[in-house]
Amino acid sequence: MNEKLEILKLLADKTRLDILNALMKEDSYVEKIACDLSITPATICYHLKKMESAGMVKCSRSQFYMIYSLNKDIFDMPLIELIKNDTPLDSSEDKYKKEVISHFFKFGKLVSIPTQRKKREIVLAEIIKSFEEGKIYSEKEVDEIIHKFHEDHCTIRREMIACGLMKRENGRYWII
Amino acid sequence: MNEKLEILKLLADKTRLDILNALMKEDSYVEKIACDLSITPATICYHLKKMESAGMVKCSRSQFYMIYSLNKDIFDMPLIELIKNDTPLDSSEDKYKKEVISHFFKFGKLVSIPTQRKKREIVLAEIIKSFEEGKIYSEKEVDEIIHKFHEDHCTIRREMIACGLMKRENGRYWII
DNA sequence: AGAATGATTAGATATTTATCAAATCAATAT
DNA sequence: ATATTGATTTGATAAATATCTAATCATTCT
Repeated sequence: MNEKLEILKLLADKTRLDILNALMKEDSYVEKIACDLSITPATICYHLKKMESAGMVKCSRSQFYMIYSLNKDIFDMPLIELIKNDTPLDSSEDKYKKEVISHFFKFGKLVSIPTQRKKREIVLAEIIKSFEEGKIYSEKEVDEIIHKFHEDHCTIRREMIACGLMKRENGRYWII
Repeated sequence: MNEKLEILKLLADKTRLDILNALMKEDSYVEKIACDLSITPATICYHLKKMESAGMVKCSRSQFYMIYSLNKDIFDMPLIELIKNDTPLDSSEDKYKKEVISHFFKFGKLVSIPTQRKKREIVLAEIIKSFEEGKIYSEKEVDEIIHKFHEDHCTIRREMIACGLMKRENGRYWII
């Protein structure tokens, strides 16, 4: 398991917090902590062993006792550090776009024009890839290209201009 | 429930950490996060609502969407702050002593001399309360007092000196 | 060596809770 | 008005785990 997540899981328990607070006051040992908290030594041991293997506490023997103590370094860490994901999953934005595109395009055709602005923009951006950068188109040419995707080329052409993907002047069109 | 513990519990889950990391990049909404993480919107909503009621995230409506965002204050807190117990249970040390004393003393008599050093010291400290501060005792007087607690006054007297609770010079004894 | 005692492990149990599908709510666009 | 769609709630289920008792281990004192 993720190391940070492991620590957070171990911190999410009342008993373990009580144990850590006891150790903040002074180093201690299983039976004493058990007695203080009115909990079985077996349970205390169970928690301490878990926290030890996560590097949160350490222990050493002294006479009869296993003396446990805090590993302070870990607790000085700012909370945000424990939360931050070291290996972020790749580009959530792209993943979302792919979902939308695969939903609205079937066999290269646009099955419907999304009502929602966000999704509509994604779909329009996909269609506009069929236009060349810098080239000037007549309205008829624009409609022919759009028509490959969807019957209602008028609506789509208008939308493209509305959301700023395409410019128009005197019946001449170009993409931006 | 304790407020801090509640936050720690909420942080101890992979999915919620993923959600928080998504929100660290940018504000987002249920469906998008669900899509990014390949998890049901119902589940994302469930987590967000929990975190919202703990004050970790906040949300507001925008068009179709409920836009969720981080409540940054909470995450700037140092980890140790979340762990520290604001209402410490009263004097674990005393509680432990009481346990030991009630175990070894029955009806005012010492039933046995503890083998373990720590417990022995507690018991001896209890017996020494019967001596007056600053007063000088003969060996016979010392033994008489100790004898009220236990037959083996010799051992106990010796132990008291060994662990520094009592001093002896030329057959004269006094406590410290 | 053997007795005493604190620590740990093993096995069993009960509680918590993350997740999903389906139903319902709420806001918006046509 | 009504259809659409994102958000939330509900009910059910499966997985994780804190806790206890009893048994075993390891160390120390006599």
